[in-house]
Amino acid sequence: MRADAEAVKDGAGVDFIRAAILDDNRTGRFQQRVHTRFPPEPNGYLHIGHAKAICIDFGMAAEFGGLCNLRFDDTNPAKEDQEYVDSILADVRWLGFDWDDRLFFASDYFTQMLAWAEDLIRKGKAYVCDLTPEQVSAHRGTLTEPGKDSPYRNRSVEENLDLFRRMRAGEFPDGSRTLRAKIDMASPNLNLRDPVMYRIVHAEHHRQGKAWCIYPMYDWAHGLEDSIEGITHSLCSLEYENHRPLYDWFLDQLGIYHPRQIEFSRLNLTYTVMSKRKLLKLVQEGHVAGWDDPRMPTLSGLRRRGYTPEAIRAFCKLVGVTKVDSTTDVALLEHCLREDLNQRAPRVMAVLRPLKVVLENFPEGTVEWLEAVNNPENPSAGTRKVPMTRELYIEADDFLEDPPAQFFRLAPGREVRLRWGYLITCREAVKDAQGNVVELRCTYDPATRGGNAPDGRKVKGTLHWVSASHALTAEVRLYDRLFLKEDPEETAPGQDFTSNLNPDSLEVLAGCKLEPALGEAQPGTTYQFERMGYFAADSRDSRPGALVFNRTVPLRDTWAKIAKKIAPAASPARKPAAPAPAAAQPEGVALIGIEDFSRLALRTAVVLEAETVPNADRLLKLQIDLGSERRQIVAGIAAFYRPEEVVGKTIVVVSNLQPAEIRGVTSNGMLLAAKTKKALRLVTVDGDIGPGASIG
RNA sequence: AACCCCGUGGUGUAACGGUAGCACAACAGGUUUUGGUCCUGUUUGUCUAGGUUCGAAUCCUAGCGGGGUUGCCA
Repeated sequence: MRADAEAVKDGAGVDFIRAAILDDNRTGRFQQRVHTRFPPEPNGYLHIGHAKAICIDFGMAAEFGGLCNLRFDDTNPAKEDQEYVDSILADVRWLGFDWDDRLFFASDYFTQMLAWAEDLIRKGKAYVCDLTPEQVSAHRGTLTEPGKDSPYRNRSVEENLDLFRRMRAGEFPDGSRTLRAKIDMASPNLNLRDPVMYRIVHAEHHRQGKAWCIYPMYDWAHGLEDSIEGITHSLCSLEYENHRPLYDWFLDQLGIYHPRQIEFSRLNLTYTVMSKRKLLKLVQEGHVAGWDDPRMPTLSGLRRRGYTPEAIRAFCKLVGVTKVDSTTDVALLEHCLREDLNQRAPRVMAVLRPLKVVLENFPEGTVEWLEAVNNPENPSAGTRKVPMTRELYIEADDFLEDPPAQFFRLAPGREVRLRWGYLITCREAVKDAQGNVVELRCTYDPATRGGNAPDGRKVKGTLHWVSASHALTAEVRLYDRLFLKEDPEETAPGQDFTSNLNPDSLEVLAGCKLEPALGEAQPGTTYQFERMGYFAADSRDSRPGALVFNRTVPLRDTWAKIAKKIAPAASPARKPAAPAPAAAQPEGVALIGIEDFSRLALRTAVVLEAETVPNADRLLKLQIDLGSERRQIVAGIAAFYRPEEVVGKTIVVVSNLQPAEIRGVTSNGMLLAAKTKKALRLVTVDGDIGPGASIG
């Protein structure tokens, strides 16, 4: 902030708001004062978009040595609630901002606003209008045509005063009358066509109770609130730009202290929806578990996910302040998060998908305590001891029976390093009846304690691990982006943004194995599970003995990229595909043995997208959801199905075939269909079977 | 269609009228007991057309494109 202050001095490299403040300070418009405010309506939870506004409102004030108020704009009792007040207070505080004793409520100004309204009536600038909402709307005109004056526009001051007082006294039912400003029904700015100042609402207000039955509208109220508080710069988002003439008009007519409204563009993020309405829909329709679901862009959701306020603030700073309507790549947010967490998160070892390893030459019943560094980025974080025994767990993905050359993890005969431990060599992979690898028999080299070989031999791979007998068992929730599309609003006709929800945005892993130090983990500190990502204990569901961790963000994964390049279907190398059976053609007539058939993995899949393949009029390229992953397959069905016909169908796919190149397009699997000379019909599954089910 | 606002690499942003820079992303290398971090490098940009000027991303005009506005919501 001090560095910014330097930049602010000469006016170069400064955004338009800082430039305006600088200018006002130069001309003495506000006697060099800078006083801003953050004015949320307590009708929903704060999200990352609000974080940008908060950083600007509080940040500008701090930067110029001024103050920032926290003010609830609680002028609509129908939508507002104390629950939201409480959450907003907690979120702003968590983000790291302090309003001292300057917590205000617009509803506390209602009496003063009323006096000003009567002042305007006396000046002949406001009138009571008896038009119904429909009539008001009809009188307003359109974008291209001027509106018509209300028949009540020219009532006398006495009549207006009398009617307005009776409105306030509760003599009239909801919606029967309004107080309107008398401006110009022909203004090209629709906001100036005699806007409503007060409406009648007989509702209980969360703070005022039943004290009021008329409530001020935003445009009337907001400038007054700013004026009362002595705000200098009323910073708000772009959609209020067209309201500024009205903001100014009210203050000018009243002749009271007049702050300056300045608008900036709000934050948009890829793969995210940001409006309260849409977030509410996600909650109400059960697409997420609540406002603080870790997939939500709410501050409470991000907090529960393991985001730090520092990361969010750094992000807001990077995003900057402009009037350009833009969408920021969510990758930038994740970058800021990783940058922060890399410096601060304690490292621990946790095995998410455990594979048992038995060190055959390690003495039974012995525990060795090895020294592990807590944070290589921060030596002052110190070290800890981790227990090592004969039986361990490693990550299932860290073993491949028949690995590609670039894979430098464990495989039969290969040697790797256990992080902070010994070099081990795999002797044998033990399989179950289905051929799944269930256990590794390995040996360790007792001369390599700490991870280095005395003979200087190089070992490329280092694996994280956990002692089987010391491991804590936990549930881990793997979160991914909530939407499949960068722009969730980009939908097929008739669909809404919920059609773009990512079905794999949450994967729950049970039976994860953690190193014992994690038993103490408290929500609020985010750990790095080495080689896996950043994780935080869940504030709602985690407790000692029943630990639950949320993945905050994965580590960057170069291996996943390589794996994808060498074998798209094999990545991220979770379940190695079995060799492709020769008799995999569905229409084949050759008899095969039951053993061969059992090697075909048939699974259900939902078609997410379908498109034609250029220069191949019989082929369709399909993106399918296999439950655990998404894949691309190519099928020769274009003569029988149009792309849009197959989207959404639950089909059956042979999922363990080797990838094939068909007309230059990679196909990772084959779908099942019944075919005659003239017709072809997809094999589909109906009812409540989701994607990923295996056909037994 | 009327009014208002906005157009700089894929994305977010800089550049008193004077060398179009930074970050993210992508890609390629190097270091590494986390395929993390870190380091190096590469690719990609001033919406268009006129005008003013020695010189325009910047000033002017027009066009084109995008967003906002027809709540008794904020």
